[in-house]
Amino acid sequence: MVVRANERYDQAMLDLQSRPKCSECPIRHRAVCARCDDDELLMLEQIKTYRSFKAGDPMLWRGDGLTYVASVVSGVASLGKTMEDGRTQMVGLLFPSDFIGRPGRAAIDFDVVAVTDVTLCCFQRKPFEALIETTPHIAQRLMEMALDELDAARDWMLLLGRKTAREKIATFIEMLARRQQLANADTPGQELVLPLTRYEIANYLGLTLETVSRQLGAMKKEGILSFVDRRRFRVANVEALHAASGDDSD
Amino acid sequence: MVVRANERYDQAMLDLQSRPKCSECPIRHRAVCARCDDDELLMLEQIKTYRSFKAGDPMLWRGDGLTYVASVVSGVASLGKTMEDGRTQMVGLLFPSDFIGRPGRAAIDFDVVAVTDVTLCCFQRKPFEALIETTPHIAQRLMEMALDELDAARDWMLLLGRKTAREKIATFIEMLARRQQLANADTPGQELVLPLTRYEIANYLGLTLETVSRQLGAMKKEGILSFVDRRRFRVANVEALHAASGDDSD
DNA sequence: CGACGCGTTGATATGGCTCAAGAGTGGTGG
DNA sequence: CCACCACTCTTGAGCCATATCAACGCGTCG
Repeated sequence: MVVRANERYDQAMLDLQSRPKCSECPIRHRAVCARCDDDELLMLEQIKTYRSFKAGDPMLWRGDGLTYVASVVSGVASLGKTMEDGRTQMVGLLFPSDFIGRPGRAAIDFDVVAVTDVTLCCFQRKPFEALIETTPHIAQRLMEMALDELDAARDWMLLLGRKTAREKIATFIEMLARRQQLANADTPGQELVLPLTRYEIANYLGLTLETVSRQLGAMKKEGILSFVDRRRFRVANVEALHAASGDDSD
Repeated sequence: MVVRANERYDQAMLDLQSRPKCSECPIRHRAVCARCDDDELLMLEQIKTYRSFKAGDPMLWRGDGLTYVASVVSGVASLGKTMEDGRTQMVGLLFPSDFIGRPGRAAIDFDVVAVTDVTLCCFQRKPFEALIETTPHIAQRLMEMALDELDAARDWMLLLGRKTAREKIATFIEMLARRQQLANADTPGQELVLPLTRYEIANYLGLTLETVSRQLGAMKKEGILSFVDRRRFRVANVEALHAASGDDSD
């Protein structure tokens, strides 16, 4: 059952490694490089390589040595923890511009899996860490991103510990809408996509897939969400969705 | 019901602000200053002030301006989130050496409350941030501590989302034992203290106080824990406790 | 066409919550 | 020193939201 990450990893290594210009990168102003000036960007450009993964591919396995750190350029990846008896909990979702890997840490304590097809902008860890030393813009941005993740993790703790199934779903949809509208910064009220299966959503929310299915069904029936197909939908009633999330009204 | 933090804050301001030597500080080698050399320590010593809070005192309120950042010198503090209808979830526990406040962030998104009597080593935020710029040892340590917190938050997400009441309690006791033995680094198998009430434990674990009480009672009956009084206890069977935690055996 | 992955829906079980009563414990004031 | 009160904790009984178990539908792909 346990497929070692390395098989896929090696395969990915063989991909043609094109190297687009950083200045034209879609995540240029949100990723770890956000604050870099042109000179610094050039330094990064020299040590970066692109790498892609198919939906479902394991990207990094718990305890694996981290030879690379990376930014998600496109696609969605999950951070997941598994217990001995097979219970699993997703502890993070990575969208474009999010960062994988930790300076000064050789390993991670969870699995990283490609949820959709994913493209990464990878930096070899050693040169990247060296670059941090001399580039405060990157160190600052890394710190900021770590703190953002910490805030997000704590919001999720509230969700996991205290919210009802319905509130969890509503909060999840709102989060999703926020992240997807960030990517294509215009057109509000647009069509959204669930990048995760019912099982994965359940996994993220501390529920079962049946409960997720029922709650989504209920919100559809109530006219809060309208589904185009199983994955694509629109938020038909933004206020009702927010009211159902249990979050502050402000 | 909502007591503004500032009342207590002002009161604390009036406390005599003794300023012990950093070199003799009990958290010298674990706190944000862990990597500082003697010169750097001296810099910190000049901008630090001590401040104490009584058990139950609010220390910082969600959204409050952060004029100070601080290390916990003694005592235990909690980070808590509250929903509109009053449901609450603790999202972190601060033990001696833990850090409060974020460089580059003017506010926090949760409440900080003294669980026991607490002494803080406070640094005014502006001078502290200036010091970070010139002192990589502090910046590095801050990053490391933020990443440790992130790891802890993710472990807690697994606990909140997937563990049973019994596993939650067992995991909590193990965490507590680890942190308390760190503080007095010798004598294993010693007497431990629950710094939190049943209600607060429940709050941390995403349970109700009744469930906490029942589970602790069960573990007592099974001979895993032996209680001296309601707060003080000993782990009578370390293996059984760990087996009950649901964590990996390694 | 069959099989498989994914999702829906229904029936039933159950862990932990809710509500309620009462027992320790510690502090306070007469 | 005792009586009383407030607070914390324990214990019991019943209930409910969500899990679990099970059957089936619908697309897609070989």
